[in-house]
Amino acid sequence: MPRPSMKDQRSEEILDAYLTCVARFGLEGATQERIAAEAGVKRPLLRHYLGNKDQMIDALADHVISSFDLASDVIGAELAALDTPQDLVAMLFTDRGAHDPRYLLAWQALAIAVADHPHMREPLLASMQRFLTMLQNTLARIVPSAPTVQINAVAQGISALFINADSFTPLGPPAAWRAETQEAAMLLASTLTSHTSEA
Amino acid sequence: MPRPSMKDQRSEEILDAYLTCVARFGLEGATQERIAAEAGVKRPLLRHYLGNKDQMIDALADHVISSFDLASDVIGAELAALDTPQDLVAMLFTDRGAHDPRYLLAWQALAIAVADHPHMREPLLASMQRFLTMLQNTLARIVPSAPTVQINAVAQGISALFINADSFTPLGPPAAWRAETQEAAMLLASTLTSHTSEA
DNA sequence: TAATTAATTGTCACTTATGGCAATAAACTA
DNA sequence: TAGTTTATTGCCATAAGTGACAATTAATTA
Repeated sequence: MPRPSMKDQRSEEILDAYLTCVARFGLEGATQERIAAEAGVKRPLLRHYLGNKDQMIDALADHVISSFDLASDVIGAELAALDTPQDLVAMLFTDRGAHDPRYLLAWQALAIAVADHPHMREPLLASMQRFLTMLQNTLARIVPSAPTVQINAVAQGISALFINADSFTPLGPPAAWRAETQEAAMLLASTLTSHTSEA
Repeated sequence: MPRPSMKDQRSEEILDAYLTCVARFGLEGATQERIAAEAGVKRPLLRHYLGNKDQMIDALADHVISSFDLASDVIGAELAALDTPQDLVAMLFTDRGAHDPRYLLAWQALAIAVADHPHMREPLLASMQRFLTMLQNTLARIVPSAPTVQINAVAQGISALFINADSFTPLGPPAAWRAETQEAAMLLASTLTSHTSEA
């Protein structure tokens, strides 16, 4: 008997607009006016669907973190078919059709805001750790003979390079930077195959 | 005959407080109230010394960029005495007494704001390129036999890892991450000494 | 001591951002 | 068609942020 609920759909749309604004203006720069304009709705609708400002931040954090976790799982599944660390890097850096830099930019914006929202610290750390663990497990499977410390270092390094590439996107970086970043990830991966285990 | 000018000193103090706030709250979260409180002065003094909001942003950008450039030069000079890429990494990641993560956090905050302040794009890119070039030149001097593409990749990688370490500081990251990041930089450096020039 | 210049503060107007709620419109069902 | 629930909008109160300027205080020198 009630009017059909748009809650799921509208919430998604508004969260996506919120994500866009946070990636572009930072967390405190993502005002309700901007979000509403980006989503193409009136401002009171934000409150109707996502609640007040703090609730909106929590909703965004949940969205970003769960999307990040999902991406980790999806990437992990894709990497299950690969045989060399270099293939892993190639997959991460070239198969970017599905990859959206807004998520990592928003992740960083939320990380900065942890000082004011301490409860977000653990989930944010956990989501990054999940990504790292996925890389570690994949590398450990591909190169079982490699020492754990090296596996972890390579995983951390590839992750950092992956994140760094997204961080630069608002600047419109020179194409060479991206190529060099990918090549750096390749070099890191190659240290696992050419067994040079001298610290 | 006039009262002595505090302009240089006060401007420095206020810019430092501004830097602190931008690193902590992002560019749009660094309100004049917070900056004034951080600097321990009344709000109108910000305007007196640094001008209006846009002028303050420009002043901060100049400050961050010139500090970054200076750091590049200083680090470049320190690296002039080293003989191996591993020493370079050790110097960058352990000799951090003088290194202040606020600068790179503010640099990233300014980079995000380039969408609204397009004139900052080139100076920001140039300052990062200066850092990269310094690393490239140092590596090229230490390992002259290495191919340019590999030099550039290692420089880009070490730079990304260096930046990444600072990006995580607001989160209070686990100590292992920092160690792994440094180890990843070490692995990258080591690819220049063990000559494995297979892509 | 008087003059000069800058530092510092108080205060106002204007804009932007947020919270909240009442009222209306729309879709569905009994 | 009437009733019910939700979507959607308009509106207002309050707070926060910024710009601007007048007034006051302080330090220096002639």
